[in-house]
Amino acid sequence: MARKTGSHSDITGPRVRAAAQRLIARHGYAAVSMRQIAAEVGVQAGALYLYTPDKQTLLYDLMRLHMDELLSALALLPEPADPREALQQFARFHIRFHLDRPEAVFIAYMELRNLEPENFAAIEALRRRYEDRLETILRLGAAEGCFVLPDAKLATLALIAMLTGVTGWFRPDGRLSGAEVEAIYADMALKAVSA
Amino acid sequence: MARKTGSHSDITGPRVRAAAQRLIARHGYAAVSMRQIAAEVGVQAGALYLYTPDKQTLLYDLMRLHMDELLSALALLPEPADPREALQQFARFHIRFHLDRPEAVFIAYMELRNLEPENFAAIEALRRRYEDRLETILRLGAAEGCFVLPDAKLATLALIAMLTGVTGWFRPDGRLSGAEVEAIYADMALKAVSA
DNA sequence: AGATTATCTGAACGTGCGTTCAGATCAAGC
DNA sequence: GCTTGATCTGAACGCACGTTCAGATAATCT
Repeated sequence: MARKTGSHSDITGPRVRAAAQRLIARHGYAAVSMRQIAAEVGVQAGALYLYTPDKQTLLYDLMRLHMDELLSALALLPEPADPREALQQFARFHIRFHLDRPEAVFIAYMELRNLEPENFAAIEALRRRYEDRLETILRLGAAEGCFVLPDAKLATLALIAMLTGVTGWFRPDGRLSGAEVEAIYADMALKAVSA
Repeated sequence: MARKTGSHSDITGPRVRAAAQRLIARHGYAAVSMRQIAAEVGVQAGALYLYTPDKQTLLYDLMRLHMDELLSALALLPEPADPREALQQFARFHIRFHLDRPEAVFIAYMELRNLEPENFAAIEALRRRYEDRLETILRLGAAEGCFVLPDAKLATLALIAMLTGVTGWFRPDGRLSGAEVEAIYADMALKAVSA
C-alpha cells in the first residue's frame, strides 16, 4: 500500500505545516518528533520529506511565514498623523493579530533559540522591522510632546512585551471578548507612555 | 578511576543544579541532555542520579526553588498603605529580582509546559500567589480611585508580562543600568493603570 | 488501456537519549 | 592500617530520534 486516495501535494503540504504548528506550539520544537507530526497528518514520517528538506526548515518556514504575514498586515495599516492615535491603532492591531493566531505567535516568540544562526538572523531582522514601526511612533510622539519616554527603545520593548503577553492567558470562551481585551490593552499602552 | 579527589555531595549537588540552570536557560529543557549537564559539571552522566531521581525532577526543583525564593523575598517587602507607592515598589522589586536571576526567571516562564501535570500544578499555584499580591494592590487602588482598571486580573497579567519582558533584552553591560531600567519600568507600570 | 509520474509506505541507518548498575576509588572513623 | 560508606566511572539497556530510499500504489496523461 502507498499513495492514499485523493492525496495531493497541495493538500498535504499545508496540512504538514498546520500539524507542525499545532504540535510545536503545544509541546515545543525540541519535544515534537517528525513521527508525531506525521501521525497528526495521517502519514508516515518519511512522507514529510516531500514537503520539507528537514525539521529545522519546517520550523523556519513557519516563523518566516508568520513574520511575512505580520509585516504585510502592518503595511496595510494607515498611518495617522496624531501619535496618540497611531499608538492606539498599533496596539489594537497587535492584539487583534495575535489573538487570531495564538499558535504562530507563540512559536515566533518561544522557538527563536531553536533556529540555526542563519535562520535566527533572518527572523530577528523581520522582528526588528516590526518593532521599528512602534518605535517610530513613540519617537514622533515624544518629539511632539504628547509622550514622555526616558528611552524610546526600552518603551518599545516594554509595550510589545505587554501586548504580546495577552496570548499567554486569553481564551476565546473566557470572561472577556477579544474586542474588550483589545480596547483595554490599547488604553493601557497609551497611558503608559503619555505625559 | 572513580571518586574525584576533594569531591563532596555538598559541592556537586549545587553544581549540578547550576549547570542545569545555565544550559536549560540557553537551549531549553528538551534540547539539553543529561550528558551535557554532566559534562558541564565535569562528571559522567550516571553520577547525576546521586543528586536527582530523574531529569524531570531536576527541572521541577529549579523552578520550585526559584518560586520559593521569589515568594520569600516578596514577603519581606513592606506594604505601603498608598496603592501608588505599593505598585511602584512591587514593580521595582519585580524588575530587580528578575534582573538578578535571568536564567531562573527564563526557565520559570518558558519551561512550564515541560512539567508533568502534578509539578505544573504546584508551580502554577505559587505563581498565582505571586500575581495575587499585585492584583490586590491594583484592586485597592481602584477602590480608592487612584487607579482606573476595567479588569483587575487583566491589568495584573499585562503588567507582569511587561515587567518580565525586561529579561528578554537586558544586558548588564548595555546602554542602561539596572537601576535606570527599574525606575523607567516602575513609572510606566504606574502610569498604565493610573487615572 | 498502457505508460508515466506524483505520492506514500515500511524498513532501515546511525546516533543519542534517560536511566541503571556493578565495580573502582577516595575520605573518614575506629 | 583496616574497614566502611560516600562518590564516581564506564559500560550497557532499550528506545526514540531525524533522515534516507527502494518499492508500491493511485492519479493522470496519451
